[in-house]
Amino acid sequence: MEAKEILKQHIAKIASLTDDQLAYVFSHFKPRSFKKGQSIITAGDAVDCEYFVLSGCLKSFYINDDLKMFILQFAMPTWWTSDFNALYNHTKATINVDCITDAEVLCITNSDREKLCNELHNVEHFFRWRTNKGYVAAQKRLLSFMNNNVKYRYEELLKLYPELYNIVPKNLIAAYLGVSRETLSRLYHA
Amino acid sequence: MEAKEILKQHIAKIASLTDDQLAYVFSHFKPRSFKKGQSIITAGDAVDCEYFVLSGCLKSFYINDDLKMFILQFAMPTWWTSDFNALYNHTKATINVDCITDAEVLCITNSDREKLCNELHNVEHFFRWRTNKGYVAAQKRLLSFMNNNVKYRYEELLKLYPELYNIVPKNLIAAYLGVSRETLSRLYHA
DNA sequence: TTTCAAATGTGATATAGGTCACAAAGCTAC
DNA sequence: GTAGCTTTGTGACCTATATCACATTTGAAA
Repeated sequence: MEAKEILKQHIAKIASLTDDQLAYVFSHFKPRSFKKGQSIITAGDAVDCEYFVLSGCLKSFYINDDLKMFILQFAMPTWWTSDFNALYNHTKATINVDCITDAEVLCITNSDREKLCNELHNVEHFFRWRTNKGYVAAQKRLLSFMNNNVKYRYEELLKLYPELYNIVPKNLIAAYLGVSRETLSRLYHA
Repeated sequence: MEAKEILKQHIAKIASLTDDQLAYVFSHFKPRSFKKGQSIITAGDAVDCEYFVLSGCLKSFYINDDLKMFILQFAMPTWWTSDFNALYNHTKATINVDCITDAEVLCITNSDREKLCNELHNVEHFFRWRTNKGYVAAQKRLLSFMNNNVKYRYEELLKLYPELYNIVPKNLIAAYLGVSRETLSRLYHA
């Protein structure tokens, strides 16, 4: 499917835009392709875009002082990702985003998003909905973190996103669950 | 300060409303007073409102099968709280909200919020901003959970919200940090 | 002022998960 | 096909935190 069509169907679930409006909105997005392993956002850099995934799989992650990686989010097709904190607050990135597989995305700058939200009430409605969904998901994950053990969280993740099992290596799954790869491996093997 | 004035100043930071618009928006909120210990939302009930805190301190929390409590959020003046998952998705509450101190709040129903967002672009802008802030905060907390030990998280919490130290008992702080009250106590004592 | 419940401190013990070290598979690129 | 990464498995040991039990302190209500 074409990029414009994917974005259209994604937005149409929430906000109804005319074809003209959609064309206008779409004109603010810039398509980009990345290879597996390529970096999209690097901690320390300025962040001016967010990314809508058309194909492939990205990860957003934090690297701590001991160089340990924590994965905030896997981004599959029709998901949005960025360092939202840096993007909204105009600070340097503390989060990295890179490609687990080859990927195609649509980028939109923070200021273009704000412009569109301001010009088109519908678009603001869409973005409010999108962030709501993210907020509720983040709260759920936080609760699961406090309440459930690793095995439960692993199975919960795979039930929710079975496609990750084939695409994402286990060390990255472990970094998402917040445990060592050894512990994850031992859940089913040792 | 008067309820209307508190809400006005809170919204005005983000979206400019005329006095007429503000009066209209305010007319959809219903003031309520609660006593310390009173329950506002109980797991299992239907949820139709969200709450803007005028005074006092609330907590939103989850109780698991072993009756262990996990606190999602403390809500201080000018904070918003509810079971947002249940509210947006029209499902029964899984989260409880109750009063740590006597409290005054403004309630707005989900449908009135959606109506106002639809009628006034500005109001939709405000609520998008609010949820953005919550989303970014939730992601930060998640990261801190994965990356930092209890002591660090405790000090981070008190640095961010020093007023909690005097208002909120340590067993509730522990339930927010996701550790046992004994562990929290031992951080500085045993 | 007394009384009772809530909040806090602390010892002993158990356990989930971390860390380090090394080995074995699996992929990828030439 | 083979050299060299990346990913995965696993043993041995360590540590943070949980859990249970009980004592002490604090604070609010009568």
